[in-house]
Amino acid sequence: MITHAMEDYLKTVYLLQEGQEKVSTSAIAQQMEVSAASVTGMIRKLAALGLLDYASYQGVELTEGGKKIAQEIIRHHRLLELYLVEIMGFTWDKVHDEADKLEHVISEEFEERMSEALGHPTTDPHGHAIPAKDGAMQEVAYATLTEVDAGSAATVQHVNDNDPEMLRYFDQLGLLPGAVVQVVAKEPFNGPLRLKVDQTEHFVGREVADNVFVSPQIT
Amino acid sequence: MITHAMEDYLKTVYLLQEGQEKVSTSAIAQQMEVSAASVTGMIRKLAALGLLDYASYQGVELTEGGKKIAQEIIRHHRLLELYLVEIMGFTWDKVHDEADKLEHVISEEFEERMSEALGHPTTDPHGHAIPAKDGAMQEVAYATLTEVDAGSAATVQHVNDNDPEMLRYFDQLGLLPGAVVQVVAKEPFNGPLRLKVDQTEHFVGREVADNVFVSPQIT
DNA sequence: TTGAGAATTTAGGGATGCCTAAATCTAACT
DNA sequence: AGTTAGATTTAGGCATCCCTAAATTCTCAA
Repeated sequence: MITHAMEDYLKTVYLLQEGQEKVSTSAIAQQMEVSAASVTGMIRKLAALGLLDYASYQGVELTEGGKKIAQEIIRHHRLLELYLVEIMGFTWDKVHDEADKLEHVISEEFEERMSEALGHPTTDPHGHAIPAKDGAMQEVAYATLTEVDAGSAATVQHVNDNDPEMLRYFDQLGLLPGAVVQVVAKEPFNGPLRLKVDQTEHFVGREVADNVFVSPQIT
Repeated sequence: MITHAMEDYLKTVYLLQEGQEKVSTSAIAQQMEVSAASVTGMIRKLAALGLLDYASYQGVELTEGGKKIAQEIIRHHRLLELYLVEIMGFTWDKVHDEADKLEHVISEEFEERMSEALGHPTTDPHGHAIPAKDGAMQEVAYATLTEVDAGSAATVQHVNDNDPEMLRYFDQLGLLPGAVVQVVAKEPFNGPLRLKVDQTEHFVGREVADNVFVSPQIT
């Protein structure tokens, strides 16, 4: 029996795994805001179910079975976010928490009807790819806005959706997926970035810029 | 902290309470398909929280606080059922189970947006009253179809929604809320009822008729 | 290579929500 | 009033999922 907590762990491991192969206990603990001891306990359970491979002190890696469940949950989550925004009229800062609760509970039919109502979309409101029903998802590892050189322009691909406060701030700044940003200057000592979005200049801190993922603007 | 299980108990007690003042442990156990011992345990917890009044062996009765929570959950459930049918295109036999899971999880905003999308409805797809936001709900105790005299006509007010199979059967028969039924004859020894719905005659068993609630047809 | 510090695991415990079996209480009938 | 059947409660147990504290293992630098 797969519990909601297990689904949450699988989802977290899947998302942390992008880029690396192995994910550490502590990385999971930090991401989920749970003690490392709790993670160890759950990992052993998931390993026993064949959903991930795990060797003590070596980190974990999802099996195909574990990946499939994770993708399913992520598909639920992202479809929900988009449905809440597009069909139900939620603002994008509120949909993450709502989707976190609903993602474990909706049926396959609910998922399918959402997808249909949305025209089988491939991206959620924050710019994240929505896995297809078979799990296919090409998530590219984009650079953060912090990493862009001063003087360059970039296109926002996606933003982190965990913090509603920050999402409202992104909204104010116009830092939405698809927007073009000019990095005018970067102040030293982790100082603010001077950005130009839609002809308007803004100064934003690094913590904010770290949560904006961009691709280089083709000039 | 109110858990999902507590919400389920409060809902069940509320629905069983209609008509009577006190609800017995065993009635709750039977309705929820749980052992009576489990019910006792939960009841004591709910009583400690002031959500219901309870004296050993005497049955329970919701307090105002308990009623409020129950109404909230029932409102969620019935709005969800209607939303799933009207907006998402579910068939009415599938919405009960889906709503049972979602009702504990949706936010107040989700509830409000559903209500708005549906034009603030007062009845769900099975004919049950949807409590208003303040809890006001006038649920009338209708007679079952079994109780209608042979030769009389009646209007279907609501049907039980627990059994998807039976709902599909109601659909076939045309026994939908609002439909007019003529009870042509009632076979003795708990035999079938001979009904006329939409000019078509049907023979249905008592078990089915017990799950259809009607008001006398004004002739 | 060895020891300090970090990461991880083990051990023990708490809350929730369910179960069965045994004990107890209520109510109805003679 | 006594007996008894049925309803209810108590007691003990199990699984889940989290915690803290202590023990262990790993890694890396001196």
